[in-house]
Amino acid sequence: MRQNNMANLIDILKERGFVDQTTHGKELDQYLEVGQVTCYIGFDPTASSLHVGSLVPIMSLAHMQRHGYRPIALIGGGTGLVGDPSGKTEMRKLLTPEMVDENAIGIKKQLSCFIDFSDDKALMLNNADWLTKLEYIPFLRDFGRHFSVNRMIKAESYKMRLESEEGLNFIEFNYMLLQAYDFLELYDHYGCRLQMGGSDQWGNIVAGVELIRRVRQETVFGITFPLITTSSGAKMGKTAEGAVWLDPNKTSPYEYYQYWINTDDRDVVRFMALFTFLPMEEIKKLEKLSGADLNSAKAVLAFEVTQIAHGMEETIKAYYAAANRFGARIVPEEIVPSSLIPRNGFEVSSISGQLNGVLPALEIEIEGSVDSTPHSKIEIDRFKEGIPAFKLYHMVGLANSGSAARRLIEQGGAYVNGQRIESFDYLLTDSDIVNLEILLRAGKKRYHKIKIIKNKS
RNA sequence: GGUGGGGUUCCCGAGUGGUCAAAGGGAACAGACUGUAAAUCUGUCGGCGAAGCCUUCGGAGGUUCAAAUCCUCCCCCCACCA
Repeated sequence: MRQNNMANLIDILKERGFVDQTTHGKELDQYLEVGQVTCYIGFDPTASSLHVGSLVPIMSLAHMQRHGYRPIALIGGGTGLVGDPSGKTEMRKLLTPEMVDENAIGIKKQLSCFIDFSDDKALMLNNADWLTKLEYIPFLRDFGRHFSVNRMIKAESYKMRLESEEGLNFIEFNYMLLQAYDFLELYDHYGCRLQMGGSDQWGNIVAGVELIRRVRQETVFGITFPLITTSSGAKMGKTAEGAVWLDPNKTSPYEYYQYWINTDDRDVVRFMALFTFLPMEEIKKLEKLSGADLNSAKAVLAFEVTQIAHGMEETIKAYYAAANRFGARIVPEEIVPSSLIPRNGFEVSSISGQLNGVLPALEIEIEGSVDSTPHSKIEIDRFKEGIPAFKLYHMVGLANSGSAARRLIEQGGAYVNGQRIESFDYLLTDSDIVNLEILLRAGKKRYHKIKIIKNKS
Protein backbone atom coordinates (compact mmCIF):
# COMPACT_ATOMS: atom_id res chain seq x y z
CA MET A 1 0.00 0.00 0.00
CA ARG A 2 3.05 2.17 0.03
CA GLN A 3 2.61 5.17 -2.14
CA ASN A 4 5.82 5.85 -3.84
CA ASN A 5 4.72 8.22 -6.48
CA MET A 6 6.37 11.46 -5.71
CA ALA A 7 3.30 13.57 -5.83
CA ASN A 8 4.10 16.49 -3.65
CA LEU A 9 3.67 15.47 -0.08
CA ILE A 10 2.02 18.74 0.78
CA ASP A 11 -0.64 18.10 -1.80
CA ILE A 12 -1.27 14.71 -0.36
CA LEU A 13 -1.48 16.03 3.16
CA LYS A 14 -3.74 18.80 2.00
CA GLU A 15 -5.99 16.43 0.15
CA ARG A 16 -6.33 14.25 3.22
CA GLY A 17 -7.17 17.20 5.43
CA PHE A 18 -3.95 17.54 7.41
CA VAL A 19 -2.98 21.06 6.58
CA ASP A 20 -4.20 24.19 8.30
CA GLN A 21 -1.40 26.68 7.72
CA THR A 22 2.08 26.49 6.26
CA THR A 23 4.98 28.88 6.31
CA HIS A 24 6.69 30.00 3.13
CA GLY A 25 4.40 28.47 0.47
CA LYS A 26 6.58 27.86 -2.56
CA GLU A 27 9.88 27.50 -0.78
CA LEU A 28 8.36 24.77 1.32
CA ASP A 29 7.20 22.97 -1.82
CA GLN A 30 10.69 23.15 -3.23
CA TYR A 31 12.22 21.88 -0.05
CA LEU A 32 9.92 18.88 -0.04
CA GLU A 33 10.71 18.06 -3.64
CA VAL A 34 14.43 17.83 -3.03
CA GLY A 35 13.94 14.80 -0.81
CA GLN A 36 16.15 14.17 2.19
CA VAL A 37 13.53 15.80 4.30
CA THR A 38 13.68 15.52 8.04
CA CYS A 39 10.71 16.77 9.97
CA TYR A 40 9.62 16.69 13.56
CA ILE A 41 6.61 16.84 15.78
CA GLY A 42 6.66 17.16 19.53
CA PHE A 43 4.58 14.98 21.82
CA ASP A 44 3.81 16.03 25.37
CA PRO A 45 4.39 13.35 27.95
CA THR A 46 1.37 14.39 30.00
CA ALA A 47 0.09 10.82 30.22
CA SER A 48 1.54 7.37 29.81
CA SER A 49 -0.44 6.89 26.65
CA LEU A 50 -1.35 8.95 23.65
CA HIS A 51 -4.96 9.22 22.70
CA VAL A 52 -7.08 9.70 19.66
CA GLY A 53 -6.44 13.43 19.82
CA SER A 54 -2.80 12.80 18.91
CA LEU A 55 -3.64 10.70 15.92
CA VAL A 56 -3.37 13.50 13.40
CA PRO A 57 0.26 14.26 14.20
CA ILE A 58 1.07 10.58 14.37
CA MET A 59 -0.51 9.85 11.01
CA SER A 60 1.23 12.79 9.42
CA LEU A 61 4.59 11.45 10.54
CA ALA A 62 3.62 8.07 9.18
CA HIS A 63 2.79 9.66 5.84
CA MET A 64 6.14 11.41 5.88
CA GLN A 65 7.88 8.13 6.38
CA ARG A 66 5.90 6.44 3.64
CA HIS A 67 7.25 9.06 1.32
CA GLY A 68 10.77 8.28 2.22
CA TYR A 69 11.28 11.20 4.51
CA ARG A 70 12.75 10.88 7.95
CA PRO A 71 10.39 11.78 10.76
CA ILE A 72 11.49 12.67 14.25
CA ALA A 73 9.13 12.13 17.11
CA LEU A 74 10.26 14.44 19.84
CA ILE A 75 9.12 13.50 23.30
CA GLY A 76 8.74 16.63 25.36
CA GLY A 77 10.49 15.35 28.43
CA GLY A 78 12.04 18.75 28.98
CA THR A 79 9.23 21.01 27.84
CA GLY A 80 6.84 18.82 29.80
CA LEU A 81 8.51 20.13 32.92
CA VAL A 82 7.42 23.61 31.98
CA GLY A 83 3.98 23.16 30.42
CA ASP A 84 2.70 24.65 27.22
CA PRO A 85 0.07 27.34 27.72
CA SER A 86 -0.76 27.55 24.02
CA GLY A 87 -4.45 27.75 23.45
CA LYS A 88 -5.25 26.58 26.92
CA THR A 89 -7.60 28.35 29.25
CA GLU A 90 -5.89 27.22 32.36
CA MET A 91 -2.54 26.24 33.61
CA ARG A 92 -1.70 22.64 33.55
CA LYS A 93 -0.44 20.81 36.54
CA LEU A 94 3.32 20.71 36.50
CA LEU A 95 4.64 17.25 35.98
CA THR A 96 7.39 15.82 38.07
CA PRO A 97 10.50 14.59 36.27
CA GLU A 98 9.64 11.05 37.33
CA MET A 99 6.19 11.24 35.78
CA VAL A 100 7.59 12.67 32.59
CA ASP A 101 10.16 9.89 32.29
CA GLU A 102 7.58 7.23 32.91
CA ASN A 103 5.17 8.67 30.40
CA ALA A 104 7.85 9.08 27.79
CA ILE A 105 8.48 5.34 27.90
CA GLY A 106 4.84 4.53 27.26
CA ILE A 107 4.61 6.98 24.40
CA LYS A 108 7.71 5.61 22.71
CA LYS A 109 6.22 2.18 22.71
CA GLN A 110 3.02 3.39 21.15
CA LEU A 111 4.55 5.43 18.41
CA SER A 112 6.37 2.32 17.29
CA CYS A 113 3.04 0.88 16.18
CA PHE A 114 2.66 3.65 13.65
CA ILE A 115 6.18 4.52 12.66
CA ASP A 116 9.12 2.29 11.87
CA PHE A 117 12.08 3.32 13.95
CA SER A 118 14.42 0.61 12.74
CA ASP A 119 17.66 1.54 11.00
CA ASP A 120 17.15 5.20 11.82
CA LYS A 121 14.30 5.41 9.35
CA ALA A 122 12.75 7.55 12.00
CA LEU A 123 14.11 8.96 15.20
CA MET A 124 12.74 9.24 18.64
CA LEU A 125 14.35 11.92 20.73
CA ASN A 126 13.68 13.46 24.08
CA ASN A 127 14.24 17.15 24.54
CA ALA A 128 15.07 16.61 28.19
CA ASP A 129 18.46 15.53 26.85
CA TRP A 130 19.37 19.09 25.96
CA LEU A 131 16.88 21.33 27.71
CA THR A 132 17.67 20.21 31.22
CA LYS A 133 21.31 21.07 30.65
CA LEU A 134 20.71 24.64 29.63
CA GLU A 135 22.19 27.32 31.80
CA TYR A 136 20.03 30.25 32.53
CA ILE A 137 22.31 33.23 31.91
CA PRO A 138 23.94 31.91 28.74
CA PHE A 139 20.54 30.93 27.41
CA LEU A 140 19.11 34.38 28.05
CA ARG A 141 22.11 36.08 26.47
CA ASP A 142 22.31 33.83 23.43
CA PHE A 143 18.67 33.29 22.68
CA GLY A 144 16.49 35.40 24.92
CA ARG A 145 17.60 38.53 23.15
CA HIS A 146 16.08 37.28 19.91
CA PHE A 147 12.59 37.21 21.31
CA SER A 148 10.43 40.27 21.40
CA VAL A 149 8.10 40.34 24.36
CA ASN A 150 5.96 42.80 22.45
CA ARG A 151 5.41 40.19 19.80
CA MET A 152 5.01 37.33 22.18
CA ILE A 153 2.19 38.90 24.11
CA LYS A 154 0.38 39.48 20.87
CA ALA A 155 0.61 35.82 19.91
CA GLU A 156 -2.73 34.16 19.47
CA SER A 157 -1.61 31.20 21.53
CA TYR A 158 -1.07 33.34 24.61
CA LYS A 159 -4.05 35.54 24.03
CA MET A 160 -6.57 33.32 25.67
CA ARG A 161 -4.50 33.16 28.79
CA LEU A 162 -3.63 36.80 28.83
CA GLU A 163 -7.29 37.63 28.75
CA SER A 164 -8.41 35.00 31.20
CA GLU A 165 -8.92 35.36 34.91
CA GLU A 166 -6.06 33.05 35.64
CA GLY A 167 -3.51 34.87 33.57
CA LEU A 168 -0.18 33.59 32.45
CA ASN A 169 2.80 33.07 34.68
CA PHE A 170 6.42 33.33 33.80
CA ILE A 171 7.31 29.68 33.55
CA GLU A 172 4.64 29.18 30.91
CA PHE A 173 5.62 32.34 29.12
CA ASN A 174 9.04 30.77 28.62
CA TYR A 175 7.63 27.79 26.87
CA MET A 176 7.84 29.35 23.46
CA LEU A 177 11.57 29.94 23.76
CA LEU A 178 12.20 26.37 24.71
CA GLN A 179 10.27 24.97 21.79
CA ALA A 180 12.04 27.36 19.47
CA TYR A 181 15.31 26.13 20.88
CA ASP A 182 14.28 22.54 20.22
CA PHE A 183 13.85 23.34 16.57
CA LEU A 184 17.29 24.90 16.48
CA GLU A 185 18.80 21.88 18.17
CA LEU A 186 17.18 19.52 15.69
CA TYR A 187 18.24 21.71 12.83
CA ASP A 188 21.83 21.78 14.01
CA HIS A 189 22.18 18.10 14.79
CA TYR A 190 19.79 16.38 12.41
CA GLY A 191 19.32 18.83 9.60
CA CYS A 192 15.66 19.05 10.47
CA ARG A 193 14.00 21.88 8.60
CA LEU A 194 10.34 21.20 9.10
CA GLN A 195 8.25 21.28 12.23
CA MET A 196 4.64 20.27 12.28
CA GLY A 197 2.04 20.51 15.00
CA GLY A 198 -1.51 21.37 15.91
CA SER A 199 -2.87 24.75 14.97
CA ASP A 200 -2.32 25.92 18.53
CA GLN A 201 1.39 25.38 17.91
CA TRP A 202 1.62 28.01 15.20
CA GLY A 203 3.18 30.59 17.47
CA ASN A 204 5.73 28.17 18.84
CA ILE A 205 6.65 26.92 15.39
CA VAL A 206 7.06 30.38 13.95
CA ALA A 207 9.21 31.29 16.94
CA GLY A 208 11.55 28.46 16.01
CA VAL A 209 11.58 29.44 12.36
CA GLU A 210 12.57 32.96 13.28
CA LEU A 211 15.16 31.92 15.81
CA ILE A 212 16.92 29.79 13.23
CA ARG A 213 16.81 32.58 10.71
CA ARG A 214 18.37 34.95 13.21
CA VAL A 215 21.09 32.75 14.60
CA ARG A 216 21.85 30.58 11.57
CA GLN A 217 20.60 32.68 8.68
CA GLU A 218 18.74 29.65 7.39
CA THR A 219 15.18 29.07 6.29
CA VAL A 220 13.17 26.36 7.98
CA PHE A 221 9.49 25.57 7.67
CA GLY A 222 6.34 24.88 9.58
CA ILE A 223 3.04 23.18 8.94
CA THR A 224 0.11 23.17 11.30
CA PHE A 225 -2.82 20.79 11.38
CA PRO A 226 -6.37 21.90 11.88
CA LEU A 227 -7.93 21.16 15.22
CA ILE A 228 -10.06 18.13 14.52
CA THR A 229 -13.48 18.24 16.05
CA THR A 230 -16.44 16.03 15.46
CA SER A 231 -19.31 17.49 13.54
CA SER A 232 -21.24 17.86 16.75
CA GLY A 233 -18.52 20.21 17.91
CA ALA A 234 -16.70 18.09 20.46
CA LYS A 235 -12.98 17.54 20.49
CA MET A 236 -11.89 14.27 19.01
CA GLY A 237 -11.50 11.35 21.26
CA LYS A 238 -13.64 12.26 24.21
CA THR A 239 -16.25 9.94 25.56
CA ALA A 240 -18.10 9.68 28.81
CA GLU A 241 -15.33 7.52 30.20
CA GLY A 242 -12.76 10.12 29.24
CA ALA A 243 -10.19 10.04 26.51
CA VAL A 244 -10.02 7.26 23.97
CA TRP A 245 -6.51 5.96 24.48
CA LEU A 246 -4.25 4.14 22.11
CA ASP A 247 -3.03 1.91 24.91
CA PRO A 248 -5.06 -1.32 24.72
CA ASN A 249 -4.94 -1.56 28.50
CA LYS A 250 -6.65 1.79 28.86
CA THR A 251 -9.05 1.53 25.96
CA SER A 252 -9.56 -2.02 24.74
CA PRO A 253 -9.46 -2.69 21.02
CA TYR A 254 -13.16 -3.49 21.24
CA GLU A 255 -13.97 -0.11 22.75
CA TYR A 256 -11.65 1.55 20.29
CA TYR A 257 -13.42 -0.12 17.40
CA GLN A 258 -16.76 0.90 18.86
CA TYR A 259 -15.63 4.48 19.20
CA TRP A 260 -14.93 4.65 15.50
CA ILE A 261 -17.99 2.80 14.38
CA ASN A 262 -20.07 5.37 16.22
CA THR A 263 -18.64 8.13 14.09
CA ASP A 264 -21.06 10.83 13.08
CA ASP A 265 -22.32 10.45 9.50
CA ARG A 266 -20.83 13.76 8.55
CA ASP A 267 -17.36 12.77 9.71
CA VAL A 268 -16.88 9.42 8.03
CA VAL A 269 -15.16 10.56 4.85
CA ARG A 270 -13.07 13.18 6.57
CA PHE A 271 -11.91 10.76 9.25
CA MET A 272 -11.11 8.03 6.79
CA ALA A 273 -8.83 10.40 4.92
CA LEU A 274 -7.10 11.47 8.11
CA PHE A 275 -6.89 8.27 10.08
CA THR A 276 -6.34 5.53 7.53
CA PHE A 277 -3.92 4.97 4.68
CA LEU A 278 -6.65 3.98 2.25
CA PRO A 279 -6.32 5.55 -1.19
CA MET A 280 -8.08 8.85 -1.59
CA GLU A 281 -9.74 7.85 -4.87
CA GLU A 282 -11.61 5.14 -3.00
CA ILE A 283 -12.47 7.36 -0.07
CA LYS A 284 -13.82 10.08 -2.29
CA LYS A 285 -16.33 7.70 -3.79
CA LEU A 286 -17.94 7.43 -0.39
CA GLU A 287 -19.05 11.03 -0.56
CA LYS A 288 -22.00 9.88 -2.60
CA LEU A 289 -23.27 7.70 0.20
CA SER A 290 -25.79 9.02 2.64
CA GLY A 291 -27.98 7.83 5.46
CA ALA A 292 -27.75 4.23 6.51
CA ASP A 293 -25.57 3.41 3.52
CA LEU A 294 -22.75 5.05 5.39
CA ASN A 295 -22.81 2.29 7.95
CA SER A 296 -20.67 -0.01 5.88
CA ALA A 297 -18.21 2.83 5.40
CA LYS A 298 -18.14 3.28 9.16
CA ALA A 299 -17.29 -0.38 9.51
CA VAL A 300 -14.39 0.07 7.13
CA LEU A 301 -13.24 3.11 9.05
CA ALA A 302 -13.38 1.32 12.39
CA PHE A 303 -11.69 -1.75 10.99
CA GLU A 304 -8.82 0.10 9.39
CA VAL A 305 -8.19 2.50 12.22
CA THR A 306 -8.22 -0.27 14.79
CA GLN A 307 -5.94 -2.35 12.63
CA ILE A 308 -3.35 0.40 12.49
CA ALA A 309 -3.31 0.88 16.23
CA HIS A 310 -3.82 -2.67 17.49
CA GLY A 311 -2.98 -5.02 14.67
CA MET A 312 -5.06 -7.39 12.62
CA GLU A 313 -5.67 -10.04 15.22
CA GLU A 314 -7.20 -7.72 17.79
CA THR A 315 -9.16 -5.98 15.10
CA ILE A 316 -10.73 -9.20 13.91
CA LYS A 317 -11.74 -9.98 17.45
CA ALA A 318 -13.32 -6.59 17.88
CA TYR A 319 -15.03 -6.98 14.55
CA TYR A 320 -16.52 -10.29 15.60
CA ALA A 321 -17.64 -9.02 18.96
CA ALA A 322 -19.42 -6.14 17.26
CA ALA A 323 -20.92 -8.42 14.62
CA ASN A 324 -22.27 -10.75 17.27
CA ARG A 325 -23.72 -7.93 19.25
CA PHE A 326 -25.14 -5.66 16.64
CA GLY A 327 -25.30 -7.83 13.58
CA ALA A 328 -22.69 -8.15 10.88
CA ARG A 329 -22.53 -5.52 8.24
CA ILE A 330 -22.22 -6.54 4.69
CA VAL A 331 -19.57 -4.40 3.10
CA PRO A 332 -19.95 -4.46 -0.68
CA GLU A 333 -16.83 -5.01 -2.74
CA GLU A 334 -17.06 -1.60 -4.29
CA ILE A 335 -16.83 0.13 -0.94
CA VAL A 336 -13.15 0.89 -0.46
CA PRO A 337 -11.81 -2.19 -2.24
CA SER A 338 -8.37 -1.77 -0.68
CA SER A 339 -9.66 -2.49 2.79
CA LEU A 340 -9.16 -5.97 4.18
CA ILE A 341 -12.38 -5.88 6.13
CA PRO A 342 -14.41 -9.10 5.89
CA ARG A 343 -17.17 -8.41 3.47
CA ASN A 344 -19.60 -11.30 3.57
CA GLY A 345 -20.89 -11.01 7.07
CA PHE A 346 -19.07 -13.06 9.59
CA GLU A 347 -18.63 -16.60 8.42
CA VAL A 348 -15.26 -17.63 9.66
CA SER A 349 -14.38 -19.51 6.49
CA SER A 350 -14.97 -16.55 4.27
CA ILE A 351 -12.74 -14.31 6.23
CA SER A 352 -9.94 -16.68 7.03
CA GLY A 353 -9.71 -17.53 3.37
CA GLN A 354 -9.48 -13.92 2.51
CA LEU A 355 -6.81 -13.29 5.03
CA ASN A 356 -4.69 -16.25 4.13
CA GLY A 357 -1.28 -15.09 3.24
CA VAL A 358 -1.85 -11.84 4.95
CA LEU A 359 -1.66 -13.26 8.40
CA PRO A 360 -1.32 -17.02 8.15
CA ALA A 361 -1.27 -17.52 11.88
CA LEU A 362 -4.59 -15.88 12.28
CA GLU A 363 -6.74 -18.79 11.24
CA ILE A 364 -6.13 -20.63 14.45
CA GLU A 365 -6.89 -17.62 16.51
CA ILE A 366 -10.22 -17.07 14.89
CA GLU A 367 -11.46 -20.47 16.00
CA GLY A 368 -10.72 -19.60 19.60
CA SER A 369 -11.91 -16.58 21.44
CA VAL A 370 -12.94 -14.15 18.79
CA ASP A 371 -15.13 -12.20 21.12
CA SER A 372 -13.45 -9.31 22.86
CA THR A 373 -16.47 -8.06 24.74
CA PRO A 374 -15.37 -6.71 28.10
CA HIS A 375 -15.76 -9.43 30.68
CA SER A 376 -15.03 -10.47 34.20
CA LYS A 377 -14.89 -13.75 36.02
CA ILE A 378 -17.01 -14.67 38.99
CA GLU A 379 -17.02 -17.89 40.99
CA ILE A 380 -20.06 -20.06 40.57
CA ASP A 381 -20.68 -20.26 44.30
CA ARG A 382 -21.56 -16.63 44.45
CA PHE A 383 -24.67 -17.36 42.43
CA LYS A 384 -25.86 -20.02 44.85
CA GLU A 385 -27.37 -17.41 47.12
CA GLY A 386 -27.72 -15.00 44.23
CA ILE A 387 -26.40 -11.52 43.55
CA PRO A 388 -28.75 -8.53 43.37
CA ALA A 389 -28.69 -7.05 39.90
CA PHE A 390 -27.74 -3.51 40.93
CA LYS A 391 -24.78 -4.79 42.89
CA LEU A 392 -23.60 -6.84 39.99
CA TYR A 393 -23.85 -3.89 37.63
CA HIS A 394 -21.79 -1.85 40.02
CA MET A 395 -19.27 -4.63 40.50
CA VAL A 396 -18.52 -5.11 36.83
CA GLY A 397 -18.31 -1.39 36.15
CA LEU A 398 -21.41 -0.90 34.06
CA ALA A 399 -22.48 1.59 36.72
CA ASN A 400 -20.28 3.83 38.82
CA SER A 401 -22.16 3.33 42.05
CA GLY A 402 -24.97 1.35 43.50
CA SER A 403 -27.21 4.35 43.07
CA ALA A 404 -26.28 4.71 39.43
CA ALA A 405 -27.03 1.04 38.93
CA ARG A 406 -30.43 1.40 40.59
CA ARG A 407 -31.24 4.34 38.38
CA LEU A 408 -30.15 2.48 35.30
CA ILE A 409 -32.36 -0.47 36.14
CA GLU A 410 -35.31 1.60 37.28
CA GLN A 411 -35.20 3.54 34.03
CA GLY A 412 -35.38 0.32 32.08
CA GLY A 413 -31.83 0.31 30.79
CA ALA A 414 -30.60 -2.99 32.17
CA TYR A 415 -30.79 -6.32 30.43
CA VAL A 416 -29.65 -9.76 31.55
CA ASN A 417 -29.16 -12.16 28.68
CA GLY A 418 -31.18 -9.87 26.49
CA GLN A 419 -34.10 -9.68 28.90
CA ARG A 420 -34.92 -6.35 30.46
CA ILE A 421 -34.98 -6.58 34.23
CA GLU A 422 -37.76 -4.87 36.07
CA SER A 423 -36.52 -4.44 39.59
CA PHE A 424 -33.20 -3.19 40.81
CA ASP A 425 -32.81 -6.03 43.28
CA TYR A 426 -33.60 -8.81 40.87
CA LEU A 427 -31.58 -11.71 42.16
CA LEU A 428 -29.24 -13.33 39.67
CA THR A 429 -28.78 -17.02 40.37
CA ASP A 430 -27.57 -20.18 38.66
CA SER A 431 -30.66 -20.13 36.52
CA ASP A 432 -29.37 -17.02 34.75
CA ILE A 433 -26.21 -18.75 33.67
CA VAL A 434 -26.16 -19.77 30.04
CA ASN A 435 -23.21 -21.76 28.78
CA LEU A 436 -21.21 -20.67 31.80
CA GLU A 437 -21.82 -17.04 30.94
CA ILE A 438 -24.13 -14.20 31.81
CA LEU A 439 -24.47 -11.32 29.42
CA LEU A 440 -25.19 -7.97 30.98
CA ARG A 441 -26.19 -4.96 28.98
CA ALA A 442 -26.56 -1.34 30.01
CA GLY A 443 -28.42 0.95 27.71
CA LYS A 444 -28.20 0.25 24.03
CA LYS A 445 -24.63 -0.57 23.50
CA ARG A 446 -22.64 -1.23 26.60
CA TYR A 447 -22.11 -4.91 27.19
CA HIS A 448 -20.32 -6.91 29.81
CA LYS A 449 -19.93 -10.63 29.94
CA ILE A 450 -19.55 -12.57 33.13
CA LYS A 451 -17.68 -15.79 32.81
CA ILE A 452 -18.51 -18.33 35.48
CA ILE A 453 -15.54 -20.08 36.97
CA LYS A 454 -15.26 -22.91 39.44
CA ASN A 455 -14.55 -22.11 43.03
CA LYS A 456 -11.00 -21.80 44.02
CA SER A 457 -10.08 -24.39 46.56
C1' G B 1 4.21 44.52 50.77
C1' G B 2 -0.78 47.58 50.23
C1' U B 3 -5.92 47.75 48.41
C1' G B 4 -9.93 45.48 46.20
C1' G B 5 -12.30 41.00 43.92
C1' G B 6 -12.61 35.80 44.02
C1' G B 7 -12.19 29.93 45.19
C1' U B 8 -19.72 26.35 45.18
C1' U B 9 -21.47 19.55 43.47
C1' C B 10 -17.83 16.81 36.10
C1' C B 11 -17.67 22.16 33.74
C1' C B 12 -19.86 27.17 33.68
C1' G B 13 -22.59 29.64 37.30
C1' A B 14 -26.69 31.30 41.15
C1' G B 15 -27.03 31.15 46.26
C1' U B 16 -25.13 35.64 51.87
C1' G B 17 -28.05 31.92 58.70
C1' G B 18 -32.99 27.57 58.51
C1' U B 19 -37.71 26.36 53.08
C1' C B 20 -30.05 23.76 50.40
C1' A B 21 -27.84 17.67 48.28
C1' A B 22 -27.71 23.51 46.90
C1' A B 23 -31.41 27.61 41.03
C1' G B 24 -30.16 27.79 35.80
C1' G B 25 -27.23 26.09 31.65
C1' G B 26 -23.80 22.58 29.51
C1' A B 27 -21.88 17.70 29.61
C1' A B 28 -23.28 12.82 30.84
C1' C B 29 -26.74 8.63 31.56
C1' A B 30 -31.59 6.12 30.57
C1' G B 31 -36.26 5.83 27.74
C1' A B 32 -39.04 6.93 23.05
C1' C B 33 -37.80 7.57 17.79
C1' U B 34 -33.76 5.23 14.73
C1' G B 35 -29.23 3.23 11.11
C1' U B 36 -24.61 0.92 16.97
C1' A B 37 -25.65 8.16 13.24
C1' A B 38 -27.69 13.10 14.01
C1' A B 39 -31.73 16.01 15.63
C1' U B 40 -35.92 15.99 18.86
C1' C B 41 -39.00 14.88 23.13
C1' U B 42 -39.27 12.74 28.29
C1' G B 43 -36.86 11.36 32.67
C1' U B 44 -32.41 11.01 35.71
C1' C B 45 -28.06 13.25 37.27
C1' G B 46 -23.39 12.99 45.73
C1' G B 47 -23.44 8.15 48.64
C1' C B 48 -25.97 4.20 51.18
C1' G B 49 -30.49 -2.51 49.96
C1' A B 50 -33.45 4.05 50.04
C1' A B 51 -36.56 4.32 55.76
C1' G B 52 -34.12 7.64 57.05
C1' C B 53 -29.26 8.58 57.53
C1' C B 54 -24.21 10.02 56.01
C1' U B 55 -20.63 13.14 53.19
C1' U B 56 -20.22 17.82 50.04
C1' C B 57 -19.72 24.48 48.87
C1' G B 58 -10.52 26.12 49.05
C1' G B 59 -8.26 24.26 54.36
C1' A B 60 -8.35 24.32 59.83
C1' G B 61 -10.86 26.09 63.97
C1' G B 62 -15.01 28.95 66.25
C1' U B 63 -20.18 31.37 67.08
C1' U B 64 -25.29 29.31 66.82
C1' C B 65 -30.71 25.03 68.35
C1' A B 66 -29.16 25.59 63.00
C1' A B 67 -23.58 27.60 58.62
C1' A B 68 -22.12 27.23 51.50
C1' U B 69 -23.83 31.63 54.06
C1' C B 70 -21.32 34.96 60.35
C1' C B 71 -16.12 35.29 63.01
C1' U B 72 -10.60 33.94 63.31
C1' C B 73 -6.26 32.05 61.14
C1' C B 74 -4.12 29.76 56.84
C1' C B 75 -3.62 28.31 51.44
C1' C B 76 -4.45 29.51 46.27
C1' C B 77 -6.03 32.78 41.99
C1' C B 78 -7.02 37.64 39.73
C1' A B 79 -6.81 43.16 39.23
C1' C B 80 -4.70 47.74 40.50
C1' C B 81 -0.87 50.07 43.30
C1' A B 82 4.37 49.55 45.26
